[in-house]
Amino acid sequence: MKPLVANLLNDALASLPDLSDVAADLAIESTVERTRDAAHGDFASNLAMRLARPARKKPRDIATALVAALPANSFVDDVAIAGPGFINFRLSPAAFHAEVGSILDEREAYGRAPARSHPRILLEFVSANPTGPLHVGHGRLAAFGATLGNLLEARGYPVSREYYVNDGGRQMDILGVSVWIRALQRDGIDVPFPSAGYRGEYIRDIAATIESNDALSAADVIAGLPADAPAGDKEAYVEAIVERAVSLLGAERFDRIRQQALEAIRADIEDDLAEFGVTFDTWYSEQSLTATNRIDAALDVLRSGNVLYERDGATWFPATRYGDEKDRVVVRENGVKTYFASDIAYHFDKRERGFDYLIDVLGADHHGYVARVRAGLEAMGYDGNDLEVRLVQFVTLYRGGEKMQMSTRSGEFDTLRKLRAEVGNDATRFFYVSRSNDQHLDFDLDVARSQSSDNPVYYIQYAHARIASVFRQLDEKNIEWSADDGRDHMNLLSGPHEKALLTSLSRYPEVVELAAANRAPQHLVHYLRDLANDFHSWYNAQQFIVDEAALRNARLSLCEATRIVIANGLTILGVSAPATM
RNA sequence: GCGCCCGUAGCUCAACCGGAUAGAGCAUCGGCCUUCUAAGCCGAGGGUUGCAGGUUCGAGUCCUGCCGGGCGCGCCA
Repeated sequence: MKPLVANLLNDALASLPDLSDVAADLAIESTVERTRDAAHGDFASNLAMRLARPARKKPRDIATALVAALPANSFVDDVAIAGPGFINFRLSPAAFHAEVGSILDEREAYGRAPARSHPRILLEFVSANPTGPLHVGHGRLAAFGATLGNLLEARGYPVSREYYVNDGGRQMDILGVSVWIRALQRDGIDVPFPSAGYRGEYIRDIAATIESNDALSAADVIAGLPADAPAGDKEAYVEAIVERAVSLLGAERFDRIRQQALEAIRADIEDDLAEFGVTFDTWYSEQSLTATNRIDAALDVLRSGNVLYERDGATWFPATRYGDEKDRVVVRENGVKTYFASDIAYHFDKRERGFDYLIDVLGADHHGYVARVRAGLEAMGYDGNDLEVRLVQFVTLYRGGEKMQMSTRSGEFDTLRKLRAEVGNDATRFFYVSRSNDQHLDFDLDVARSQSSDNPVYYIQYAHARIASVFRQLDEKNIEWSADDGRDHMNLLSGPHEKALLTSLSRYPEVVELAAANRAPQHLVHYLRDLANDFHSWYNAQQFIVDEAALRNARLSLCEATRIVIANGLTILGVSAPATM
């Protein structure tokens, strides 16, 4: 509907040369917005005010000229100039009825933009380290990323979803050691568990699957294992303990344990997310970057461009040249490549695979890393602006009014799986995206559980279920309904509740566009809440299944259109649209 | 110390490149089930948008400075 109004203004502007000159760079549609107050009509444009300064004219004079130049049309009932120079449009009932017709015709496709071939978007999200189950913070990344992907697809963009599996580096050794020690303990060998190890119960579960012929005598093991890390030198400690494991087991056997643990955890994460309705096109392994020499290849590209430099025995990337705070090491003095090196290679590879636009959804603690990855892409010859990073703020979990600590290492954390089991997938998905991503999220488990029936998601689902129930009633009473007849009699939908609902329905495409453009799923959440409210009010005020066929068909058409829009919106949010509660 | 995010009703949060009288839910109080699902509807109270300036037709929104909270500043991943 919004484009209708924008087109009118465009036509008017085109007939006024002195104004159209100064408006050349202005997207007219961006001046048009829904009004909050019905007294201002349905749409308002601030175009006259926006042109006032560059045109050196008074806003109201410009507005008057624009209104006089508006072409004749059938879908605007009234145009008025108000306040400092707003142009207010009141649309005709026919315009809203036509929108319902579109909903009934397009059904699942309603609100979706035509598919386009570019830019090809790579959306990376979650990418939690495969050292343990996902916790509630990861759940927010998953819900936000998945919904963002759905929104972008609804806008027609080709989106590929990717999970970067951080399966390289020292943390994999720590994981392997943790599992190994637990396997020894399982076999009755009394060895102390290293303080740097992962303590979660899931480690014991994985250890239970490790071959017991890997067990060694207690004396051998204990002889090589310090009970705790020397202060301030965790890395050396971990290294010592890994060396001990390798020397006792052999590199191959230790590697097998490590990979087995990794795959068990990764598969668990994949299952967890799939149950949550979050799936990926690719699971991209950091190990594969090394295996295919992509890190070295990326570094070679940088070397051949004379970007890197040597200092203190290490190889550095001059990130400050690209706006970062300090230069970053890519190859350490000991020859080991840093995490940053693989990140450069990884993001370079995203572009090399043909993606034009990269979106990373990251936890807020990663914000320091944005500038350097962007710098890496620029050094590789790509535009840094083609990398967009959305930071998602932390989730604080409360239980019994107390803040819960989350730490993978200590094992004292709450998992996404547990949260889903307590709150339900629908409510969890919904709650996660109902707040802006850069807003901290307090997740009170007691409230989520005890008041689950008051959760807004049920309010919306209930509206959908009520409509489904109306049509079931129709079946039971053997009453026919005709959508075509309903469309012919939409002028009967003139009550205040019906008008409000018609207006809300027509907003849906604009809301999807807005939510996608702003990467703000909460717009859709709030919209659906409002839409459900409009429906419930109408439901309480009027009967739909009435004797008069024309009126009944018109109302049922509006019901069906409402059901379609609610279902489409919930689908984008990854929430089910049930026929019964 | 430097950088990023945040500060809106008792609580949790909205507010679309700056737009008209800052909106919801929860909680509190009062009404509505012989009628398509009461997980619903209708109504009431509740605000100096952390503070102080600035920019302009117009500021919760942009700029500056304070105050408060979170996160990050490694040859870790």
